[in-house]
Amino acid sequence: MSGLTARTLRHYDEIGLLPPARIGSNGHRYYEERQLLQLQQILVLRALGVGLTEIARILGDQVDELEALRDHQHRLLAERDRLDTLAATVSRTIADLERSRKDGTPMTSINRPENLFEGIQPADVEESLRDFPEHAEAARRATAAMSQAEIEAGQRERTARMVHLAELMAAGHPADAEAVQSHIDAEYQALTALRTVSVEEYRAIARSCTENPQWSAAYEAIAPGLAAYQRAAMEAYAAARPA
Amino acid sequence: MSGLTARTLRHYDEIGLLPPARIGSNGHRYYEERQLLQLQQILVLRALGVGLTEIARILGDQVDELEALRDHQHRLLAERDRLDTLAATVSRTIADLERSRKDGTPMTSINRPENLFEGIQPADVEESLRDFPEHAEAARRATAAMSQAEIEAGQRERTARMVHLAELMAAGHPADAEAVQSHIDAEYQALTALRTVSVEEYRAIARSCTENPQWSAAYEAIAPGLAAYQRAAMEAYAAARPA
DNA sequence: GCTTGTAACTGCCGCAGCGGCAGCTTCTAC
DNA sequence: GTAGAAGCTGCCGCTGCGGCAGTTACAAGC
Repeated sequence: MSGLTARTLRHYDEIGLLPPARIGSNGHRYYEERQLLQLQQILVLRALGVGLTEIARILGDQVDELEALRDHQHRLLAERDRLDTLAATVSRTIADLERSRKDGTPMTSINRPENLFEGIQPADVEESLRDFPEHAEAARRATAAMSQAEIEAGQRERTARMVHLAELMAAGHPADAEAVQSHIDAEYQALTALRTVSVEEYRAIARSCTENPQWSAAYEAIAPGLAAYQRAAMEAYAAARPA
Repeated sequence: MSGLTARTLRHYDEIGLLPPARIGSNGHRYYEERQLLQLQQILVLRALGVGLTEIARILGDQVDELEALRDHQHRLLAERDRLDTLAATVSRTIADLERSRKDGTPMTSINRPENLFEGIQPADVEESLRDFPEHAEAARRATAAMSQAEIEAGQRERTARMVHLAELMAAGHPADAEAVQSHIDAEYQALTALRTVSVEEYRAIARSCTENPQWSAAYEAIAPGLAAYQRAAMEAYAAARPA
């Protein structure tokens, strides 16, 4: 009658959502009017996308249906918004791919992850910084004082800066262009805020951009050639600043 | 480095999405730069919501990434729209519940399933019509000539008519009100189009609305009291028509 | 060389909501 | 009496891993 398969009804019995009125000595499940009515309620809630466990809560424990529905709607809207922004991101990615394909600039596409370093823990960073022990120490002390949220914010900021540099590169600016150099200067200021850096050290860091596979991979994940671009920009910066 | 757990990497190996560069004699998985780069691609696609099997197809079989992304976007938008209409439906349901709660008309809520009879096959209908053998036969012959789509359209129409009657009831019209009687008249015309019906038979059908548990359940699923309302309306119709 | 702590491994259960199958029993109809 | 339909139990499958148990391997300190 309800259009549900027997398998589904058995499932609803298994999870206790809709036990039959009685079970014959032959094991057959017999349903009566009361179950039909409850099933209709179940179907309505299910059609609204409410989960079966939630439906069981509402029908069983007499949880307030209205409140449950409002909760459910919030989840629906949140999920819809998530898909919406996701679709927008996909749309931009498609546009980027199309443009780069048409321009013949085959691979200037820029990936825009929210947080490239998501999940990379300070310990991993130290690992990557082993070529620069003093900086590793300074970085460790700095992160130790930060909350998890602050750390993540910093990671997102670094990712965003890398994306910004990729945009400058995609726009065709040479590594020693004014816009690029001011970007690098901001990075340099942030770096020296942690600890003073000699020119020699700075050049070594620049080389690491392409030579340290982990750093390089991170840059290349944003845009192909970005690691070399960052290195060139840093070297240009170092050359222009005898200090 | 990537922030993925070891468990996840093992999973990706299991499903063949990202096999390690080599597996040592000790069973350990070793990854190299190439895998890191591929992993970055995987993460980007995953962040876009592409499924793992789809990602494997794109990276493995060199399926056109652009086309795959467009497909994926269609799915995203379709899902978003589905959630959107779902949220709107939930919103209406919430409003209905709130109104009926405020008015003190405690349970005049009307369920509006798209097709209450979805999945009910003609055989089931015959079952319900066993009290009226000639009509069962007539109904069988009529449905035998119809396509599946026509049958479903008819079911949706009947559901819609029941919802309409529920609205008349909720609006407070007595069973013998003009609007209700003209609704019943339309039903009567549709019924007699199949086969002539005596007044006796018609009264018997009216009684079935509340006495046949299956019919009753269907009415009650739309709105409480609807079965009795339909019966009363039909009896009033029969009384007003001595023919 | 031995121990200890850490980390890697395999393999299984769990999640939502059933679909689908195998293999068995029961009902219904001729 | 018998055939066919329909009911039953129980297990695997899907997605994308998380979590646990039990085992082995490696790095570091004594």
